[in-house]
Amino acid sequence: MFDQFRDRFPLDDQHWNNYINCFERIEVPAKTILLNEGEISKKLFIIEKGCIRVWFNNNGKDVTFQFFFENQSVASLESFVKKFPSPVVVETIEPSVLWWIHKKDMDRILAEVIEIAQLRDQFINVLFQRTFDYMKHFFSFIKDSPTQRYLNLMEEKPQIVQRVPQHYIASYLGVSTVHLSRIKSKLVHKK
Amino acid sequence: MFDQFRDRFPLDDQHWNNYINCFERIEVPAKTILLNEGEISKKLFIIEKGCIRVWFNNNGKDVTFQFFFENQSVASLESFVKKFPSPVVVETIEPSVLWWIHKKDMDRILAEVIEIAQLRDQFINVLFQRTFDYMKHFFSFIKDSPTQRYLNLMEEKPQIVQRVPQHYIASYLGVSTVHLSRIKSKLVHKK
DNA sequence: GGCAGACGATAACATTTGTTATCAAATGCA
DNA sequence: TGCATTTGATAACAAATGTTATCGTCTGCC
Repeated sequence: MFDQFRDRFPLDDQHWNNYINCFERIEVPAKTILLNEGEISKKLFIIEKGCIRVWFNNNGKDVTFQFFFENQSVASLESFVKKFPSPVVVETIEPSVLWWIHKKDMDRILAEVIEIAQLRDQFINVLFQRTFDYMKHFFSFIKDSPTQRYLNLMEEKPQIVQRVPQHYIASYLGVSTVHLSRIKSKLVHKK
Repeated sequence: MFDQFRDRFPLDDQHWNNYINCFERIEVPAKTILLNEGEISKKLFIIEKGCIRVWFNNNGKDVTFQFFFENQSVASLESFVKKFPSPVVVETIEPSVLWWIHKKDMDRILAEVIEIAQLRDQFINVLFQRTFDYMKHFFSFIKDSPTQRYLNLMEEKPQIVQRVPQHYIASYLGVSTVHLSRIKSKLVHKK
Protein backbone atom coordinates (compact mmCIF):
# COMPACT_ATOMS: atom_id res chain seq x y z
CA MET A 1 0.00 0.00 0.00
CA PHE A 2 2.64 2.54 0.98
CA ASP A 3 5.36 1.44 -1.41
CA GLN A 4 4.04 3.70 -4.11
CA PHE A 5 4.79 6.73 -1.91
CA ARG A 6 8.18 5.54 -0.68
CA ASP A 7 10.42 7.27 -3.20
CA ARG A 8 8.92 10.68 -2.60
CA PHE A 9 10.23 10.77 0.95
CA PRO A 10 13.94 11.26 1.62
CA LEU A 11 13.86 9.38 4.92
CA ASP A 12 15.94 6.48 6.14
CA ASP A 13 14.13 3.14 6.40
CA GLN A 14 13.92 3.29 10.15
CA HIS A 15 11.99 6.55 10.20
CA TRP A 16 9.88 5.46 7.27
CA ASN A 17 8.88 2.17 8.85
CA ASN A 18 8.25 3.91 12.10
CA TYR A 19 5.83 6.22 10.36
CA ILE A 20 3.89 3.70 8.32
CA ASN A 21 3.52 1.49 11.38
CA CYS A 22 1.30 4.20 12.81
CA PHE A 23 -1.32 3.29 10.23
CA GLU A 24 -3.93 0.65 10.88
CA ARG A 25 -5.84 -1.28 8.23
CA ILE A 26 -9.60 -1.75 8.43
CA GLU A 27 -12.28 -3.18 6.18
CA VAL A 28 -15.73 -1.64 6.36
CA PRO A 29 -19.04 -2.19 4.57
CA ALA A 30 -20.82 0.36 2.36
CA LYS A 31 -22.53 3.25 4.13
CA THR A 32 -20.19 3.15 7.11
CA ILE A 33 -20.00 6.50 8.82
CA LEU A 34 -16.36 7.30 9.54
CA LEU A 35 -17.00 10.71 11.04
CA ASN A 36 -20.27 12.25 12.10
CA GLU A 37 -21.44 15.84 11.98
CA GLY A 38 -20.42 17.60 15.19
CA GLU A 39 -17.66 15.15 16.08
CA ILE A 40 -14.08 16.30 16.28
CA SER A 41 -11.99 14.49 13.71
CA LYS A 42 -9.18 12.36 15.19
CA LYS A 43 -8.44 10.14 12.21
CA LEU A 44 -7.03 10.65 8.76
CA PHE A 45 -7.96 7.92 6.27
CA ILE A 46 -6.23 6.65 3.17
CA ILE A 47 -8.30 4.59 0.78
CA GLU A 48 -6.78 1.33 -0.42
CA LYS A 49 -10.00 0.18 -2.07
CA GLY A 50 -13.47 1.68 -2.25
CA CYS A 51 -14.90 5.16 -2.22
CA ILE A 52 -16.09 7.77 0.21
CA ARG A 53 -18.34 10.77 0.09
CA VAL A 54 -18.32 13.81 2.31
CA TRP A 55 -21.71 15.38 2.84
CA PHE A 56 -23.73 17.53 5.21
CA ASN A 57 -27.31 17.86 6.23
CA ASN A 58 -29.06 20.92 4.86
CA ASN A 59 -32.56 21.26 6.23
CA GLY A 60 -33.15 17.55 6.08
CA LYS A 61 -31.66 17.02 2.65
CA ASP A 62 -28.23 15.62 2.35
CA VAL A 63 -25.83 17.56 0.20
CA THR A 64 -22.74 15.78 -1.10
CA PHE A 65 -19.77 17.96 -1.73
CA GLN A 66 -16.77 15.71 -2.18
CA PHE A 67 -15.89 12.23 -3.41
CA PHE A 68 -12.71 10.28 -2.73
CA PHE A 69 -11.31 7.14 -4.33
CA GLU A 70 -8.33 4.79 -4.13
CA ASN A 71 -5.03 6.27 -2.86
CA GLN A 72 -6.59 9.52 -1.75
CA SER A 73 -6.52 10.71 1.84
CA VAL A 74 -9.70 11.85 3.51
CA ALA A 75 -10.61 13.83 6.60
CA SER A 76 -12.84 16.66 7.55
CA LEU A 77 -9.84 18.91 7.08
CA GLU A 78 -11.08 21.83 9.14
CA SER A 79 -12.02 19.54 12.01
CA PHE A 80 -8.83 17.49 11.82
CA VAL A 81 -6.52 20.47 11.65
CA LYS A 82 -8.30 22.96 13.88
CA LYS A 83 -10.21 20.62 16.19
CA PHE A 84 -13.55 22.17 15.33
CA PRO A 85 -16.71 20.07 15.41
CA SER A 86 -16.99 18.66 11.92
CA PRO A 87 -19.54 20.39 9.71
CA VAL A 88 -19.68 17.28 7.54
CA VAL A 89 -20.24 13.54 7.60
CA VAL A 90 -17.60 11.22 6.13
CA GLU A 91 -19.18 8.02 4.85
CA THR A 92 -18.23 5.09 2.62
CA ILE A 93 -20.22 4.52 -0.54
CA GLU A 94 -18.81 1.11 -1.42
CA PRO A 95 -17.40 -1.58 0.86
CA SER A 96 -13.92 -0.23 1.46
CA VAL A 97 -10.44 -1.07 2.66
CA LEU A 98 -8.92 1.83 4.57
CA TRP A 99 -5.78 2.76 6.46
CA TRP A 100 -6.07 5.28 9.23
CA ILE A 101 -3.73 7.22 11.46
CA HIS A 102 -4.48 9.00 14.70
CA LYS A 103 -4.14 12.77 14.77
CA LYS A 104 -1.56 12.76 17.55
CA ASP A 105 0.70 10.50 15.48
CA MET A 106 0.11 12.57 12.39
CA ASP A 107 0.97 15.77 14.23
CA ARG A 108 4.20 14.28 15.50
CA ILE A 109 5.20 13.03 12.05
CA LEU A 110 4.35 16.33 10.46
CA ALA A 111 6.37 18.28 13.01
CA GLU A 112 9.43 16.12 12.30
CA VAL A 113 9.00 15.95 8.58
CA ILE A 114 8.41 19.64 8.06
CA GLU A 115 11.99 20.35 9.09
CA ILE A 116 13.09 18.75 5.84
CA ALA A 117 12.98 21.48 3.22
CA GLN A 118 12.00 19.22 0.37
CA LEU A 119 9.06 17.73 2.23
CA ARG A 120 8.03 21.10 3.53
CA ASP A 121 7.83 22.38 -0.03
CA GLN A 122 5.78 19.36 -1.04
CA PHE A 123 3.45 20.01 1.84
CA ILE A 124 2.99 23.65 0.95
CA ASN A 125 2.42 22.68 -2.66
CA VAL A 126 -0.34 20.32 -1.61
CA LEU A 127 -2.00 23.10 0.35
CA PHE A 128 -1.83 25.43 -2.65
CA GLN A 129 -3.11 22.75 -4.94
CA ARG A 130 -6.05 22.10 -2.66
CA THR A 131 -6.97 25.77 -2.69
CA PHE A 132 -6.71 25.87 -6.48
CA ASP A 133 -8.96 22.84 -6.76
CA TYR A 134 -11.58 24.49 -4.61
CA MET A 135 -11.33 27.66 -6.66
CA LYS A 136 -11.79 25.72 -9.85
CA HIS A 137 -14.78 23.79 -8.58
CA PHE A 138 -16.24 27.01 -7.26
CA PHE A 139 -15.66 28.83 -10.57
CA SER A 140 -17.67 26.23 -12.35
CA PHE A 141 -20.63 26.84 -10.05
CA ILE A 142 -20.57 30.51 -10.89
CA LYS A 143 -20.04 30.30 -14.61
CA ASP A 144 -21.40 26.99 -15.86
CA SER A 145 -24.93 25.68 -16.25
CA PRO A 146 -25.77 22.41 -14.50
CA THR A 147 -25.60 20.68 -17.88
CA GLN A 148 -22.10 22.03 -18.46
CA ARG A 149 -21.04 21.02 -14.95
CA TYR A 150 -22.21 17.49 -15.66
CA LEU A 151 -20.27 17.41 -18.92
CA ASN A 152 -17.18 18.69 -17.12
CA LEU A 153 -17.56 16.03 -14.50
CA MET A 154 -17.74 13.25 -17.08
CA GLU A 155 -14.68 14.71 -18.76
CA GLU A 156 -12.58 15.42 -15.69
CA LYS A 157 -13.68 12.84 -13.15
CA PRO A 158 -15.29 9.96 -15.04
CA GLN A 159 -14.80 7.76 -11.98
CA ILE A 160 -17.44 9.72 -10.15
CA VAL A 161 -20.02 9.34 -12.90
CA GLN A 162 -19.25 5.65 -13.23
CA ARG A 163 -19.07 4.53 -9.63
CA VAL A 164 -21.30 6.85 -7.64
CA PRO A 165 -25.11 6.62 -7.37
CA GLN A 166 -26.73 9.36 -9.34
CA HIS A 167 -28.59 11.10 -6.53
CA TYR A 168 -25.28 11.81 -4.81
CA ILE A 169 -23.96 13.29 -8.03
CA ALA A 170 -27.07 15.45 -8.34
CA SER A 171 -26.47 17.15 -5.00
CA TYR A 172 -22.74 17.42 -5.81
CA LEU A 173 -23.69 19.32 -8.97
CA GLY A 174 -26.21 21.42 -7.09
CA VAL A 175 -29.38 20.18 -8.80
CA SER A 176 -32.29 17.94 -7.86
CA THR A 177 -32.21 14.28 -8.81
CA VAL A 178 -35.11 14.85 -11.17
CA HIS A 179 -33.27 17.60 -12.96
CA LEU A 180 -30.12 15.55 -13.35
CA SER A 181 -32.25 12.86 -14.96
CA ARG A 182 -33.60 15.48 -17.35
CA ILE A 183 -30.08 16.67 -18.17
CA LYS A 184 -28.92 13.15 -18.99
CA SER A 185 -32.02 12.48 -21.02
CA LYS A 186 -31.55 15.64 -23.07
CA LEU A 187 -27.89 14.81 -23.72
CA VAL A 188 -28.78 11.34 -24.98
CA HIS A 189 -31.57 12.76 -27.11
CA LYS A 190 -29.28 15.26 -28.81
CA LYS A 191 -26.81 12.63 -29.94
CA MET B 1 1.37 51.39 6.45
CA PHE B 2 3.53 48.49 7.56
CA ASP B 3 3.74 49.33 11.27
CA GLN B 4 0.58 47.41 12.01
CA PHE B 5 2.28 44.19 10.88
CA ARG B 6 5.61 44.81 12.57
CA ASP B 7 5.04 42.94 15.81
CA ARG B 8 4.01 39.74 14.11
CA PHE B 9 7.45 39.26 12.62
CA PRO B 10 10.37 38.23 14.81
CA LEU B 11 12.97 39.92 12.61
CA ASP B 12 15.65 42.41 13.46
CA ASP B 13 15.08 45.93 12.16
CA GLN B 14 17.65 45.58 9.43
CA HIS B 15 15.91 42.62 7.80
CA TRP B 16 12.51 44.17 8.35
CA ASN B 17 13.46 47.46 6.75
CA ASN B 18 15.14 45.64 3.95
CA TYR B 19 11.95 43.80 3.23
CA ILE B 20 9.51 46.66 3.39
CA ASN B 21 11.78 48.72 1.17
CA CYS B 22 10.95 46.27 -1.60
CA PHE B 23 7.45 47.68 -1.69
CA GLU B 24 6.54 50.62 -3.87
CA ARG B 25 3.61 52.96 -3.33
CA ILE B 26 1.29 53.93 -6.19
CA GLU B 27 -1.94 55.86 -6.54
CA VAL B 28 -4.36 54.80 -9.25
CA PRO B 29 -7.83 55.92 -10.40
CA ALA B 30 -10.96 53.79 -10.33
CA LYS B 31 -11.24 51.04 -12.96
CA THR B 32 -7.48 50.64 -13.28
CA ILE B 33 -6.57 47.19 -14.50
CA LEU B 34 -3.72 45.85 -12.38
CA LEU B 35 -3.54 42.48 -14.07
CA ASN B 36 -5.20 41.30 -17.24
CA GLU B 37 -6.57 37.93 -18.22
CA GLY B 38 -3.80 35.83 -19.74
CA GLU B 39 -0.94 37.84 -18.23
CA ILE B 40 1.46 36.22 -15.84
CA SER B 41 1.25 37.89 -12.48
CA LYS B 42 4.49 39.50 -11.32
CA LYS B 43 3.14 41.76 -8.61
CA LEU B 44 1.51 41.30 -5.26
CA PHE B 45 -0.53 44.27 -4.07
CA ILE B 46 -1.45 45.50 -0.62
CA ILE B 47 -4.29 47.99 -0.38
CA GLU B 48 -3.68 51.08 1.73
CA LYS B 49 -6.87 52.77 0.58
CA GLY B 50 -9.56 51.77 -1.91
CA CYS B 51 -11.00 48.53 -3.15
CA ILE B 52 -10.37 45.96 -5.84
CA ARG B 53 -12.41 43.31 -7.56
CA VAL B 54 -11.21 40.15 -9.22
CA TRP B 55 -13.32 39.02 -12.14
CA PHE B 56 -13.26 37.03 -15.34
CA ASN B 57 -14.98 37.10 -18.66
CA ASN B 58 -17.57 34.38 -19.14
CA ASN B 59 -19.00 34.43 -22.64
CA GLY B 60 -18.98 38.21 -22.79
CA LYS B 61 -20.39 38.73 -19.31
CA ASP B 62 -18.11 39.69 -16.54
CA VAL B 63 -18.32 37.59 -13.43
CA THR B 64 -16.93 39.01 -10.20
CA PHE B 65 -15.71 36.49 -7.72
CA GLN B 66 -13.69 38.35 -5.12
CA PHE B 67 -13.50 41.75 -3.46
CA PHE B 68 -10.60 43.20 -1.50
CA PHE B 69 -10.38 46.22 0.78
CA GLU B 70 -7.90 48.12 2.94
CA ASN B 71 -4.97 46.13 4.40
CA GLN B 72 -5.66 43.04 2.31
CA SER B 73 -3.17 41.63 -0.15
CA VAL B 74 -4.26 40.82 -3.67
CA ALA B 75 -2.89 38.81 -6.55
CA SER B 76 -4.09 36.23 -8.98
CA LEU B 77 -2.74 33.62 -6.62
CA GLU B 78 -2.48 30.77 -9.09
CA SER B 79 -0.72 32.97 -11.59
CA PHE B 80 1.57 34.59 -9.04
CA VAL B 81 2.61 31.33 -7.41
CA LYS B 82 2.67 28.99 -10.38
CA LYS B 83 3.40 31.41 -13.21
CA PHE B 84 0.30 30.38 -15.12
CA PRO B 85 -1.49 32.88 -17.37
CA SER B 86 -3.99 34.54 -15.09
CA PRO B 87 -7.57 33.33 -15.52
CA VAL B 88 -8.80 36.57 -13.96
CA VAL B 89 -8.60 40.33 -14.21
CA VAL B 90 -7.59 42.36 -11.16
CA GLU B 91 -9.13 45.83 -11.25
CA THR B 92 -9.70 48.73 -8.89
CA ILE B 93 -13.27 49.77 -8.15
CA GLU B 94 -12.47 53.01 -6.33
CA PRO B 95 -9.49 55.34 -6.71
CA SER B 96 -6.90 53.48 -4.67
CA VAL B 97 -3.56 53.75 -2.91
CA LEU B 98 -1.56 50.56 -3.26
CA TRP B 99 1.79 49.07 -2.33
CA TRP B 100 3.26 46.44 -4.56
CA ILE B 101 6.18 44.06 -4.50
CA HIS B 102 7.78 42.20 -7.37
CA LYS B 103 7.53 38.42 -7.40
CA LYS B 104 11.28 37.91 -7.44
CA ASP B 105 11.62 39.95 -4.24
CA MET B 106 8.68 38.18 -2.68
CA ASP B 107 10.16 34.78 -3.49
CA ARG B 108 13.47 35.75 -1.93
CA ILE B 109 11.81 37.05 1.22
CA LEU B 110 9.63 33.99 1.50
CA ALA B 111 12.56 31.63 1.10
CA GLU B 112 14.41 33.39 3.92
CA VAL B 113 11.46 33.84 6.18
CA ILE B 114 10.17 30.29 5.88
CA GLU B 115 13.23 29.03 7.73
CA ILE B 116 11.87 30.69 10.84
CA ALA B 117 9.55 28.16 12.40
CA GLN B 118 7.11 30.67 13.80
CA LEU B 119 6.68 32.46 10.48
CA ARG B 120 6.47 29.21 8.62
CA ASP B 121 3.58 28.15 10.86
CA GLN B 122 1.89 31.48 10.25
CA PHE B 123 2.30 31.01 6.54
CA ILE B 124 0.83 27.51 6.60
CA ASN B 125 -2.02 28.77 8.73
CA VAL B 126 -2.79 31.43 6.16
CA LEU B 127 -2.89 28.79 3.44
CA PHE B 128 -5.27 26.65 5.48
CA GLN B 129 -7.43 29.61 6.30
CA ARG B 130 -7.66 30.53 2.65
CA THR B 131 -8.84 27.06 1.78
CA PHE B 132 -11.40 27.14 4.57
CA ASP B 133 -12.70 30.48 3.34
CA TYR B 134 -13.17 29.08 -0.14
CA MET B 135 -14.94 26.04 1.26
CA LYS B 136 -17.27 28.23 3.25
CA HIS B 137 -18.11 30.47 0.33
CA PHE B 138 -18.60 27.41 -1.81
CA PHE B 139 -20.84 25.74 0.77
CA SER B 140 -23.13 28.71 0.69
CA PHE B 141 -23.54 28.38 -3.07
CA ILE B 142 -24.62 24.78 -2.66
CA LYS B 143 -26.92 25.18 0.28
CA ASP B 144 -28.29 28.71 0.33
CA SER B 145 -30.76 30.49 -1.90
CA PRO B 146 -29.63 33.72 -3.55
CA THR B 147 -31.72 35.64 -1.05
CA GLN B 148 -29.99 33.90 1.84
CA ARG B 149 -26.58 34.53 0.27
CA TYR B 150 -27.40 38.21 0.06
CA LEU B 151 -28.46 38.27 3.71
CA ASN B 152 -25.25 36.46 4.67
CA LEU B 153 -23.23 38.99 2.72
CA MET B 154 -24.85 41.92 4.49
CA GLU B 155 -24.21 40.21 7.80
CA GLU B 156 -20.65 39.00 7.20
CA LYS B 157 -19.19 41.52 4.79
CA PRO B 158 -21.25 44.70 5.05
CA GLN B 159 -18.38 46.60 3.45
CA ILE B 160 -19.10 44.90 0.16
CA VAL B 161 -22.79 45.82 0.18
CA GLN B 162 -21.98 49.38 1.16
CA ARG B 163 -19.08 50.21 -1.12
CA VAL B 164 -19.48 48.09 -4.23
CA PRO B 165 -21.81 48.82 -7.18
CA GLN B 166 -24.73 46.44 -7.17
CA HIS B 167 -24.17 44.79 -10.53
CA TYR B 168 -20.79 43.53 -9.32
CA ILE B 169 -22.45 42.10 -6.23
CA ALA B 170 -25.07 40.38 -8.38
CA SER B 171 -22.49 38.40 -10.31
CA TYR B 172 -20.60 37.70 -7.08
CA LEU B 173 -23.78 36.14 -5.68
CA GLY B 174 -24.39 34.28 -8.92
CA VAL B 175 -27.59 36.04 -9.98
CA SER B 176 -28.57 38.56 -12.63
CA THR B 177 -28.70 42.25 -11.77
CA VAL B 178 -32.44 42.18 -12.29
CA HIS B 179 -32.88 39.36 -9.85
CA LEU B 180 -30.77 41.03 -7.19
CA SER B 181 -33.00 44.05 -7.52
CA ARG B 182 -36.00 41.79 -6.99
CA ILE B 183 -34.40 40.24 -3.93
CA LYS B 184 -33.73 43.63 -2.36
CA SER B 185 -37.18 44.84 -3.20
CA LYS B 186 -38.80 41.80 -1.58
CA LEU B 187 -36.70 42.20 1.56
CA VAL B 188 -37.72 45.85 1.93
CA HIS B 189 -41.35 44.98 1.30
CA LYS B 190 -41.41 42.30 4.00
CA LYS B 191 -40.19 44.68 6.74
C1' DG C 1 -24.78 73.97 -16.12
C1' DG C 2 -25.43 70.34 -19.10
C1' DC C 3 -24.41 66.05 -21.19
C1' DA C 4 -22.97 61.14 -21.56
C1' DG C 5 -22.48 57.17 -19.32
C1' DA C 6 -23.14 54.35 -15.24
C1' DC C 7 -26.32 52.57 -12.14
C1' DG C 8 -30.53 50.65 -10.46
C1' DA C 9 -35.73 49.67 -10.45
C1' DT C 10 -39.49 47.56 -12.66
C1' DA C 11 -42.53 45.09 -15.98
C1' DA C 12 -43.49 41.36 -19.19
C1' DC C 13 -42.30 37.34 -20.83
C1' DA C 14 -39.22 33.06 -21.50
C1' DT C 15 -36.60 29.51 -19.59
C1' DT C 16 -34.76 26.81 -16.10
C1' DT C 17 -35.15 24.27 -12.13
C1' DG C 18 -37.65 22.35 -8.12
C1' DT C 19 -41.49 19.46 -6.18
C1' DT C 20 -44.50 15.79 -5.85
C1' DA C 21 -46.13 11.64 -7.44
C1' DT C 22 -45.86 7.37 -9.89
C1' DC C 23 -43.71 3.57 -11.99
C1' DA C 24 -39.99 0.39 -13.54
C1' DA C 25 -35.66 -1.70 -13.01
C1' DA C 26 -31.79 -3.12 -10.37
C1' DT C 27 -29.81 -4.62 -6.12
C1' DG C 28 -28.98 -6.57 -1.66
C1' DC C 29 -30.04 -9.78 1.46
C1' DA C 30 -32.69 -13.29 4.32
C1' DT D 1 -35.93 -17.50 -4.79
C1' DG D 2 -38.47 -13.68 -3.31
C1' DC D 3 -39.19 -9.50 -0.95
C1' DA D 4 -37.77 -4.91 0.60
C1' DT D 5 -34.91 -1.19 -0.51
C1' DT D 6 -32.43 1.59 -3.51
C1' DT D 7 -31.99 3.76 -7.68
C1' DG D 8 -33.47 6.17 -11.72
C1' DA D 9 -36.87 7.86 -15.33
C1' DT D 10 -40.80 10.59 -16.44
C1' DA D 11 -44.94 13.58 -16.21
C1' DA D 12 -47.44 17.58 -14.49
C1' DC D 13 -47.36 21.46 -12.18
C1' DA D 14 -45.18 25.30 -9.23
C1' DA D 15 -41.59 28.39 -8.20
C1' DA D 16 -37.38 30.65 -9.12
C1' DT D 17 -34.46 32.97 -12.13
C1' DG D 18 -32.95 34.89 -16.61
C1' DT D 19 -33.71 38.15 -20.60
C1' DT D 20 -34.99 42.14 -22.82
C1' DA D 21 -36.65 46.54 -22.74
C1' DT D 22 -37.78 50.93 -20.68
C1' DC D 23 -37.32 54.58 -17.55
C1' DG D 24 -35.51 57.57 -13.92
C1' DT D 25 -31.67 59.02 -11.12
C1' DC D 26 -27.15 59.92 -10.14
C1' DT D 27 -22.36 61.06 -11.09
C1' DG D 28 -18.25 62.56 -13.16
C1' DC D 29 -16.48 65.54 -16.23
C1' DC D 30 -15.84 69.33 -19.81
